[in-house]
Order: sequence, then structure tokens, then C-alpha cells
Amino acid sequence: MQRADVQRADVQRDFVRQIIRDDLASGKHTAIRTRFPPEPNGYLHIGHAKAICLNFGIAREFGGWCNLRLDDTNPGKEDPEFVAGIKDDVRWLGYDWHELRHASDYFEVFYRAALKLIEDGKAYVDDLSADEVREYRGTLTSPGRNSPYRDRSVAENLDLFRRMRAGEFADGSKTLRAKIDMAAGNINLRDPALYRIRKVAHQNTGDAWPIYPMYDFAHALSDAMEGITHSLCTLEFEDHRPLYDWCVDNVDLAAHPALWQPVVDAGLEAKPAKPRQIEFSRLNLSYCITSKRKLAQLVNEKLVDGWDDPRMNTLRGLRRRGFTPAGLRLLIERLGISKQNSVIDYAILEGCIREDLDATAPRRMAVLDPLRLVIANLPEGHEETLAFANHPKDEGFGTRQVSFSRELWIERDDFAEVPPKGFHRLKPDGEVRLRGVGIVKCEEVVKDADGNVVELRCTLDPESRQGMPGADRKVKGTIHWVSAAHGVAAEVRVYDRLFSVPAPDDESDGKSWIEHINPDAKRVVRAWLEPAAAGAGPEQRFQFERLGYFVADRVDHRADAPVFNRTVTLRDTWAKQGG
RNA sequence: UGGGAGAUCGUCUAAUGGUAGGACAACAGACUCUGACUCUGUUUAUCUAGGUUCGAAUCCUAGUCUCCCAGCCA
Repeated sequence: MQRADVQRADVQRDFVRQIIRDDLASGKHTAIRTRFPPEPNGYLHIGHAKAICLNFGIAREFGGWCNLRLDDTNPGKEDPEFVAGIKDDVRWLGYDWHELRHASDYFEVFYRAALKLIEDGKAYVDDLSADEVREYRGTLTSPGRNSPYRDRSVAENLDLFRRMRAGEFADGSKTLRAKIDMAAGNINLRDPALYRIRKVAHQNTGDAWPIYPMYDFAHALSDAMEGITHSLCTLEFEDHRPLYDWCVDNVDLAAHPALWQPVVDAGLEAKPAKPRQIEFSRLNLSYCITSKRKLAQLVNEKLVDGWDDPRMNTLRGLRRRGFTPAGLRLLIERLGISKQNSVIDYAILEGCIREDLDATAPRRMAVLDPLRLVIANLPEGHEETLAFANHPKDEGFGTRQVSFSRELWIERDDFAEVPPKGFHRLKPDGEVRLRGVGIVKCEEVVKDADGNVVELRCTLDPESRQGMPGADRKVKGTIHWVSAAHGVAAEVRVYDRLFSVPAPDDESDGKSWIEHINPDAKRVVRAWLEPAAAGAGPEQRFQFERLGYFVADRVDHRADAPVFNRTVTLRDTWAKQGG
């Protein structure tokens, strides 16, 4: 265990860690076991980061372990493509699992457990159709009625269930239901389905099974099978907890080894125990959607360029956008864990990413919207090489050589013919420092026939050059530049938030969530890069000074055809005050 | 009289009958060859009404508001 994690475990005082500390102190548990149990029916998104960091993070902090378990009980919706993606994303976030498991590893256990419940008179085979079940269930405010099949004999139930398993019945014609209480206020207890018939091939078990267990049954028993001590899940499962406990307690795997012998025979470690489910509030972020269905719709309707489109708040999208695992972990740590539902401002996430990147990203210069600047008092063809620090605060980043010449590209924004109040950059007859060079004065503004500024002619004050006595002369502004003769042309994808409103799901303004998509979330520009940026490897991150953080696109970038994505801008108090 | 959960600075989150604290944001200033970073300072909160108590965010009573639940999804 890392020292930092030990400290963190001590510092983080959320209610989940509190419970765990108490359980350790009281001797209820001597080791902590958690699990992250996604269903492989889509890619992981920003919301999952919270569950991942919580489960894997807690296991690491307390010296326990965390399993990655694919909750694959609904074949047809699930896909090995997503399994691979999930594994990849969890590792990218910085975590590794004790064991990779699948709910399908326990299919035989679930089946035997169901048989046991039937023998104990706690489950029965029901012939009601889906519609009829709904009708019999009652409503939120009125109790349900018992199914006419509820009192079948144990022998009949056993026979029927075995024949369900044998594939004798059609999809939907029968279910196995827990016999609990049709009048329960908690609807989950009104004889919930344990098994349904679904003759669909499963990604792992093929067509070995015509019946598949339901979530509540499979999930509870999977946790028990793996000896999970603390089963952490989101708030909407709060009223499933009584059913969760019912399944664990009534099956009682620990006392019935015969039920899970098949798992032992398969060579899997099994020490069934009694898990405790604890619920916490999910992560909601403004300007984001975290519905798997909607995320899939964006991809399928080609509103974005795939699951890893940098505008997507999937983990893959965030990764391609240049967000860092450490930044994401910082966000989760900062938010804490509680049971209050909340929406986190997207700016908090951006802040966390900036904080990480500021410390870890080397600096480079790039010009996204070029304007030619000629230094008239330098000889034609003048060229020199200047040494630049790669990081202003950390010498460990070293230095690099940057070519400087008579003709430069500067940012069009950094010149104003009619400067607004408080403008610190270049203006006619004004002075500004060229980063790492010296102070230039704008002597002439060259325009084309339409009156557009096409070139600035400046003079460089030789006394203000680095190493000269006038080098520390104060000027208001410093701007960045790229030598026109040396700059490398690059495609830069300037990304912004995918949605233009804080709550895209809120359609009370009469617009659908699709109509809330920000059409300017992706802007592609042709930019000039200093060569030391262009030559980066895929996924290498930089701060382009004064612009923001950028990452070499992990799929499209090549040194001879650079492609960078804007991860996030720098904080800009000038723009914010309306300058 | 369905069941379950939750209400603390703008936002997240602590305080478990004993000084309402932290982080982020905001604002002001300092610094600055990045209008970044950093540093300093400031502002701002216990859902309401009663009650118990020397003392209540915390306990009690009554209310208000918000979220979740009627898949053979997870």
C-alpha cells in the first residue's frame, strides 16, 4: 500500500470509510473486500469513475482487494466489446483488480440456490404472463394479489423449474419467483422474479442456459460468493437492500457448500460470506449526460464520432480529450461520499484537470489563429535559437531550443487596433514582450484591400533582449509566438462542452436533450506549432502557453501530420471580466 | 396514513449533545517574461415551527421541500 493512500484513508472521513473503520476496529472484519460490478452493455462514463475510485480506492487504502465483476445476466444486451473497454478504462484510471469475475461464473450456483429456495418453500414457478404479473403486483399505494400459482407444491415447482432449465418452455411463459409478500409496501418484496426464460446465446456460456437469473438474485449471491464485505452501490438500490439480504440469508451459501461446489471444481477461489450493502449518491455533472441509452444514441445517430469522441463524457472520450486519471481521481476525492443527491458543476472537473496538468504538462508555444508579425529591425533571413524552460516552476522538466526569426506568427487576439480598456497586449504604437525574446513595438499595421489586418511591422528593442541590461524592463503584456519559418502546420481540434445548457436532460424548455447539443463543441483549426510540440508521441500532453492544455490525439496524431485536441483552456480572468 | 432516502456557505462536504470547520467557487490584494500558476485576506450556511436541555445541525413532536421504487433491465 502506498503511503499516500494510508494518509488518505485517514483523512477521508466519509460515512462509508467510517463504517469500514468501525468494522475493522470491532473485529467484524479483518480484511476488506469490495467489487466493481458493471454490466457490459456499454462503455463506462464519468459517473462510473466515482464507483471505481470508491471501490478500488477503499480496497487499496485498507489493504484489501477489489474484484472487477461483469454483471452479465442479461444476454443479448451485453457484448465482449464492452468487456474489453471496461477493463481498459479501469486500468487507465489507475486501478487493478484482484480477480476478474463474471456473474456467469456462478450460473450453476444460482441454479442450485434456486432449487434450494424451492425446496424450502420460498420460491415458486409462476405461469402468469408479464402483463398479468404487472396487474397482480398492485400499485405504489395499493397491495398486490397472490398469483394463482403461488401455492404449487414443492414437488411441482421442482419439476417445473427443472424443465425450465431443460428448455422445455417458451420465452416468457414462466418465471421463478421468490415467495415473500404481495402486500409489502416495498414493491421489490412483492414476489420478485428470480429467473426468467430467455433462449438467447450468452457471451460466455453460449447456449448452455435457457434461463437467466435476475439482478437482485444474481448480484446478492455473487457478492456473497466472493466474500465481499462491503457492497457499495448507488441510492436507487436502497429499497432493494431488503431483497438483497433476503437472498443472501435464505440461500445461506456459507452453510451449504454443495451449492457452490461447481465453482470450486472450476478452480475459482470461493469463501462465501455475508456482505453488507451500502448506498451512496451517484455522481451527476452539469453539462453531461450519463444515461447509457443516450450515450449510445449519440454514437448511433452519429451526433459524435464514436464512443471515444473527445466530446463524450465516456471515460474513453475523456481520455482522448486529454483528461488525466489523476485529475479524475482528484475530482472524486474532492467531492467526497454521501447520500445527498447533488449535481457537480462541470467547472470543478475542469479545475481538477488543470490542477493536475499544470504540475505535469511541459510547456510549448502554438498559435491557433495566426497573424504575421515582422520584426523590421532584424536583418532579412535572421535566425537564432533560444533556450526555453519546459516548466516555469519545475526545473526537472529541463529546457528546449526554440527557433526564432524575423517573421513570426502571433495570435490574432493578441493585437487590437482599437484596444478595449485594460488591454495588455499589442496595439498600434504599443509595446509588448515576446515570450523569451524581448520587447517589440508595433510601428505599422498592414491591411489588405478589405481593411483586414494582415501583418504587423514591429521593432525589437535590442536592450530588452535576454541577458541585456534592459531585459527586466516592465511591460504590461507578454505574448507567445511561433517562428513562421520553423512552425509546423497542425490540425488542432478545439473542443468545448458537448451541451450548451447545464442540465441537458431537462426538457422543460420545450427542447429535447438532443437539441441541447452545443454545435460549437468541436471546432477544427489549422495552427502553427513549434517543432518541439509537433514531434510529440500520441497522447502526450502539453500546455500551449496562454492557450490551454492540449494532447496529441491518440489515434490521428503523427509527427509529420500533427493532430492535437484541446483538453481545457487556461483559467482566464481577462476573458471573464468581459475583456 | 404505500415503501425507502435526503435537506448545513454559491457548490460539494465535516462536526455523532459542547467554538458550525474544510475544499472548490467568488471577491480584493500581492507576485509574475503565461491576464496561467502561486501567495495573502474577505464574504457567505444548519428547511420551517414548536419542545427537551446549562447547552441542539445533532434528541423529541408537527410540518415543508427534493429524490428513488409499480422491468420477465441493471
